[in-house]
Amino acid sequence: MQNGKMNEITSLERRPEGGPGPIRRTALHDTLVNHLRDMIIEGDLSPGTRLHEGQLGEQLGVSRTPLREAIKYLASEGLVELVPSRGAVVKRFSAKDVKDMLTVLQSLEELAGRLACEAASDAGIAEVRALHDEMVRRYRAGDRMQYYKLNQQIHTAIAQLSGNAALADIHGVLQTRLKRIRFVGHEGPEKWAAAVAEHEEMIAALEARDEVKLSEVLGRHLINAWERVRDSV
Amino acid sequence: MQNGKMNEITSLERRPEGGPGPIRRTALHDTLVNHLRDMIIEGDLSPGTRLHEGQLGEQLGVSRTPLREAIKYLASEGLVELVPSRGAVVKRFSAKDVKDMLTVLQSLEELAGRLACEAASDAGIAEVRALHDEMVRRYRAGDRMQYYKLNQQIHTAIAQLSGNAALADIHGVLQTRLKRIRFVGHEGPEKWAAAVAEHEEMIAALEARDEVKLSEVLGRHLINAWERVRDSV
DNA sequence: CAGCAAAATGCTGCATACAAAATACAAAAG
DNA sequence: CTTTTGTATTTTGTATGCAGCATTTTGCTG
Repeated sequence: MQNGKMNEITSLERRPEGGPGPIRRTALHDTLVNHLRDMIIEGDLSPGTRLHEGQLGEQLGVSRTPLREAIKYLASEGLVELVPSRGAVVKRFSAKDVKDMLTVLQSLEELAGRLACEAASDAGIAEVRALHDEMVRRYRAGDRMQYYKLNQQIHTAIAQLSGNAALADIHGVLQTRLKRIRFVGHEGPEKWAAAVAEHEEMIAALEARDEVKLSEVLGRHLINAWERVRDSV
Repeated sequence: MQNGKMNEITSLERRPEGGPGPIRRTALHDTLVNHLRDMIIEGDLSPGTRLHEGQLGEQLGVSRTPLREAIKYLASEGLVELVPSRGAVVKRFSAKDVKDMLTVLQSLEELAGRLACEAASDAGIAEVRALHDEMVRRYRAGDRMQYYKLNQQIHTAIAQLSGNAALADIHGVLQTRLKRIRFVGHEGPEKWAAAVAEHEEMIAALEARDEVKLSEVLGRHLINAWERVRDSV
């Protein structure tokens, strides 16, 4: 989502009952939450920015009521901060905050790695491998954006392979909080190459169901992640 | 909060500008969130219960708008589930969910223990010790409720001693989700005694700043916690 | 011209009002 | 007697309106 004149009402239509299946698709609340989340992650709403209900609602073509509900949701998620009588502002993370989050994320991924080696299905592992291969292709093509997205997807997928829903959930929250940071953190070629190499190790360990190795690599990967983004923060 | 005729509007008054300090105290949103959370934890709203906006709002003396905002907040926190076009229901956790949450909590507390041994101030440790002593007194007095609350406070305090805000935050969320379970889980005298003994070990390790030991005890404590509540789930 | 007081503006917070969807019920058809 | 369909009621979802607080601007005084 580029800034300047941002997308209009059309971008927020209630999902018009996609393909097959009678299942109710996304409600406005969800749509709004996702939309705002993206705006924050992609920098349309930078840290410290006040979420002006009237203005924002008008831009998105929604009244203040559902917008406020979405904002409260995001506040609980930790992306925005509620200031009594003064609305909500996009939360600003200090360098220490980021380091702390990465520390927790590291611990969670180490756990996820151990569990995944036991619990994951072969099919599940194959899917991660597919994501990885695609990511490497994007890396070779120099497509940072797609690389970034696949990178996130892989970590999310591993958390899910653990079979531990609570773990996957918390991991997701934390990863979301860090997305904005990682999104802007554009490391140089050599660091990028190192990250890809670590990913290669990860996948190999996962396929070998070597939980010690996988846990170790995931941990190392996140320690290095801090090195990669520390200047950007 | 006992069930039956529950407390009326009076219980939800906006905090009447407590003592000194010009700082704006709790807004209605926070009050509502806390109130609803307590109602869920203490069983006033049992799992599967639909949160009827009209009725609930009337009981609490609040209109639907802020109530809905609070519900959305709790949904993000994982205590209630939003069903499109059908409102919100109190989330029901399966035995596996609880076990999974405890697994993650264990990992987080082990991390918190390690960090706390390095980062905690002597004063902070002393506070935890005070909480512990008080808890033991309540235990000896057979006061389950106060014991339970102090128990929670101690774990929260240790997470905070880590100096890692993200860790303390996530730990808090997870602990809250588990509160309801632990609240109903009334173990027998022998298990209770074992739990107290483990706490004694914890405090000792913390005071000695023995991170290996503390981490180990915290981990063991939570594995045992699962044994203590597994039948209640 | 600087400093401060007071009004005016703008925004949030909460309540109410309206619209759409779901559920419950009843009647009719098989 | 069961099932289905149409209608009424209830409940959620969204919009609007109003009051209170915060901030800013304006006007007065030194």
